[in-house]
Amino acid sequence: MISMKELAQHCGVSVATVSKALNDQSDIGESTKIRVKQAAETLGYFPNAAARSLKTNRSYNIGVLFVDEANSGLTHEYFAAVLEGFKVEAEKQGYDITFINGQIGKKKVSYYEHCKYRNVDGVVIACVKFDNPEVVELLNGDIPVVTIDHINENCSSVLSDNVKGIQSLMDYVYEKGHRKIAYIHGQASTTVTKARLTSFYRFLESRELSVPDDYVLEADYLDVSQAMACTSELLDRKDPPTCILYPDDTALIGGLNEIRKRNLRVPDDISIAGYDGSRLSLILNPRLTTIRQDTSAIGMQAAKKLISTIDKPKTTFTEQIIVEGELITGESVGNANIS
Amino acid sequence: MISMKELAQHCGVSVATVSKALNDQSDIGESTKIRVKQAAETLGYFPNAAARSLKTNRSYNIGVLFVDEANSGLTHEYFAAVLEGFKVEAEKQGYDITFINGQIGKKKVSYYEHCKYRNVDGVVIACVKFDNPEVVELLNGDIPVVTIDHINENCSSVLSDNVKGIQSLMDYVYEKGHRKIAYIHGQASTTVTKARLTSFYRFLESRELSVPDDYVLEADYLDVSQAMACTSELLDRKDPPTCILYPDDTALIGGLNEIRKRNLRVPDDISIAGYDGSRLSLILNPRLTTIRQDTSAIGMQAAKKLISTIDKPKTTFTEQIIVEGELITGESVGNANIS
DNA sequence: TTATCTTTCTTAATCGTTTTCGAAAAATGT
DNA sequence: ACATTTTTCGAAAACGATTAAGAAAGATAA
Repeated sequence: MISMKELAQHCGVSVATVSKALNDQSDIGESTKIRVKQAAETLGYFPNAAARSLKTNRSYNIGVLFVDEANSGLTHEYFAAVLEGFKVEAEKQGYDITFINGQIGKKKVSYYEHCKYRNVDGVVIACVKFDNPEVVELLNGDIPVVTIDHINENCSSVLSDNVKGIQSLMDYVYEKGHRKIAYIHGQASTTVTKARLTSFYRFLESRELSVPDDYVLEADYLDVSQAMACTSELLDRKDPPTCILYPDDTALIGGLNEIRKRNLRVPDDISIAGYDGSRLSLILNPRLTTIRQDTSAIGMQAAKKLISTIDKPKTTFTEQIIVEGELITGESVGNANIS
Repeated sequence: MISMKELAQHCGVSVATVSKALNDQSDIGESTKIRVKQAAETLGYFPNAAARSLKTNRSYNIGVLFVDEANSGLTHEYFAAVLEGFKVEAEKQGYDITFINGQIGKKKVSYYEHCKYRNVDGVVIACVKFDNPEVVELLNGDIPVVTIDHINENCSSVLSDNVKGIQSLMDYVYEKGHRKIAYIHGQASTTVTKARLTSFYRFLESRELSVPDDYVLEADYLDVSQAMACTSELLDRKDPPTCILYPDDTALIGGLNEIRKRNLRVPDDISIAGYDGSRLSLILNPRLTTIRQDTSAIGMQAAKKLISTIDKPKTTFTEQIIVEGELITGESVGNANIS
């Protein structure tokens, strides 16, 4: 509420002196420094973000962009968890977080323009359709960017280790004796799905295993009914799989429902595994076999990387940071019957 | 990127004229107005939020404060959903959203100070411990505030209709023949719990029903293991209830697990109902009986109210806006056996 | 003593807007 | 033709900070 001017008057010095004293510049005497600082403390002075941002072109504000096809926004459990991790770390380092959108007032603008308008120091982009031209504009712009779960040449990214995730899941399932493993995967266009599929096939190859082509199906992430349909399709085969992997824990529920509808038991009659390690998977009984993605670490790493490229854009190099997940063995994958 | 100055030069008018033209002030000729506006369009001009905020004390930025005891933040499904609704409406009206926290740079400040620092036009407060002195400071400050699920004298609030929610749930359960109804409720200190408990007892009274004191237990919201323990306690009674109400859908899962551990079936042997209408409740089989809280409407109403008190603080009166939920009948409540 | 260097502080410009007030030009009235 | 009103625009101050450049005072060196 009190400005530098008033603070300066109170201390009997100029505004410039106050500014420099508070910012610990070298050309201010030690005694006046503490005098000013104490006065600031007692008078409850704190700076005005707008004025500071205007003058310095630094807002200590980070933009968050999230646009998925389903427009789920913050109700997207994975994204919300990553964002929470991001938020915690960013705030610890003195940055605030603002959502980026496509408007200034009532006027439609691009994401990039919105960022410029708010003068954010950097942007974290997650889960969007990365081929969106507005997102591309932002990626190629002059604002520091970190992407999540998507690789881009011009900026750093933080990726959940989907390769290792699928691998350890397959390892586990294989160890349990399963050979007829079906994989219902999410949208093939995403970086995430590509990594998982590659890992899936690589594993099969390494064990000199092969599954019928029609064991690999596509169902949108988080879509219960599609997962249900795919499951139905798989169970109707002459030679059904003994284990089904799902795009995520939510989709798995769709499968589970279809399985129960047929009076089959999990894991006795068929084994299933999810992905994400969502809250759901942790509380349900039987515990789901899944890969817990370390969302808070992903968010934290993204914040650290973004802030370091903001702070020292020269010395910070772009890189891909891989964050490992963790196999939750659960109880939804049983021993395969030798059939 | 291009400033008003450059735009002014390009149009051959003064900066003042440009500003007034873009803001549609009355003392600018119609012809120059369109000339300026067109130039702004073609040159890709857009304003600088910091400068505008500095000059006008209006940031078109709204602060969001959320602090719960568990520090769940955005991973709190209910809050995240409400916030999403809030965000959508606020952005539609040209406002951006920034999270409020307790720091400016590396220095600890109060929430109120942080709001002043960022010059937010208003704040929405949700799910926090409202007796927190810093929250009280914010509530009593000069910044427009809307609270969610908590009544405060000085500001408007948006409340999920917990009274009607419990009532329709009880109605339904009662209709199904249940008389021995236990209620595991959340923290008794919260506005939400108080409303629900009141409604619960009022219902019993209206039907001249009474339940043993020990049918009413407390377990923290979202806490699976506490719910499990309470359920166990209830089932161990000589005269166990035929139906148990839980604080929320997640807690219900705890109960469900305990029930299944005892080889009891839902709803044949015992009926259960949750609260929230979380995603979980919608996809699980059997479908949970629950009250779906209209999170997006709650968020939307909060945004509308907050923005209208920002826009016209004089004419807008403080009020409590009640948002009704919806009974999801599901399949987890069955007909009570006449015993 | 005088010149030079340090230390410490101030003056003033600046960031990009908005807004008050005054001035010029155009329109109107007589 | 002159006075008056209306319309349209510009000059300049202001918002609250940062920072380059310069000035004053004290310290150091010759």
